[in-house]
Amino acid sequence: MSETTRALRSDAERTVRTILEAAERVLSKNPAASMEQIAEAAGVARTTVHRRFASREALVDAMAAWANQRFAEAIDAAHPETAPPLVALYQATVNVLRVKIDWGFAMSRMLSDDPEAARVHAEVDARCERLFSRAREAGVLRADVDPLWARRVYYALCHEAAQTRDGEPDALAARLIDTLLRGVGTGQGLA
Amino acid sequence: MSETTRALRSDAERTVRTILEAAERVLSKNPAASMEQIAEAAGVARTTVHRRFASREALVDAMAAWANQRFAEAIDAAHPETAPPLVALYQATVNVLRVKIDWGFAMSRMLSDDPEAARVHAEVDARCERLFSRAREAGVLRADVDPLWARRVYYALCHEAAQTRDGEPDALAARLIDTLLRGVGTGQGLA
DNA sequence: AGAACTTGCAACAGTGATGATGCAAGTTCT
DNA sequence: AGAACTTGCATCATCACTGTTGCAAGTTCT
Repeated sequence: MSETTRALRSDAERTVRTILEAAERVLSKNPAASMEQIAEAAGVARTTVHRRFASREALVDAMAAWANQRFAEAIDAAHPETAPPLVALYQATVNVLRVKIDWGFAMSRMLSDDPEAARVHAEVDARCERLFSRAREAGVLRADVDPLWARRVYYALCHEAAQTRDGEPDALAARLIDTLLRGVGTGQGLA
Repeated sequence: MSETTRALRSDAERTVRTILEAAERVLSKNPAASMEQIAEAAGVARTTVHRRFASREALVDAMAAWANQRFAEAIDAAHPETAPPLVALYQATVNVLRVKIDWGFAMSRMLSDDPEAARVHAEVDARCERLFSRAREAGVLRADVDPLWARRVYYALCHEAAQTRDGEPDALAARLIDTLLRGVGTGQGLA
């Protein structure tokens, strides 16, 4: 669609990508890292970063926009509105985990007070709500669990699985959904 | 034991407490907040903060020490080594949630690279491991779930429940453990 | 009341990050 | 080869935050 999905053309665009990826690496380890550290990780001079991004805020915004784009694509590809609930849930989880592993910092910023980020997050949450609602009607999800809490649990598990670096996204997603649906207990519950 | 558990005596000690609590409030909303903002929230001059805490690092260390103290007390009070696994798990969850709601920032810092904080966290994790192991032997936890993953899920749920501000810790803990053990699915699982 | 202590205020120096600019050298495209 | 563009380097101004100190005013305790 836009320039972000087009094949890279000039050195300038390649440099932008390099900086974005370096910024993600550095900021995910230390959110307070300086522009100097980001530039160093990208293998460019600090002035180059400032030429491409007017300010630190502009850089972080660009990271969030890039990550949001891939995030939306990951969800779309799972056809959450039409595919069988469990299939869509699994596919969306795999896709999102792939993005979240590479763009954890940029995506975590979606929870901040940025208006645009909040809008995107609200939209994704609404789609997740519809998917969970369909799953409940299909008898996959318990009806006695607060829908909001169920989603929050799902998000928390996604976050946790993305931190875990061992294993393929497929295996991580399978374990995640198994835990989400069955928990870690034997079934007798709290009595 | 030490001066932290003793009744407050002078204005100075009261001021220290006020600053610690204000710092928790401010830093939990914005980890990069300045000393000025913390002082303002505490209702004191910035110089007073610097008189009580030699540096910003010293302040954060004091917050972590205070939170760790209450954290350890919360776990001890649940008798995780001797009480029946489910009882201990529930009681520890309630106690920890109370602390985590009030000292979320200070406790989240335990995951940083501070050596002392890492030591405390490792010790707590070890006690949790023993408790989960007992729960498994008692038939409460599934034997086919990776123990480390089970603990990570539990930590993630605790974190999530602590964010949720609605409801008493008792109810939050009950829902948390129900989800941990049974999940949010109806039981048929993935296949 | 007097001593000891604590606080607020104002002022200061030091430090590190941010952002801008001019210039020389290198690259890519025509 | 020449034009357009991009980069690295050195430099500069600015700014916010940190941490310190002296002094006056207020308090708590005896």
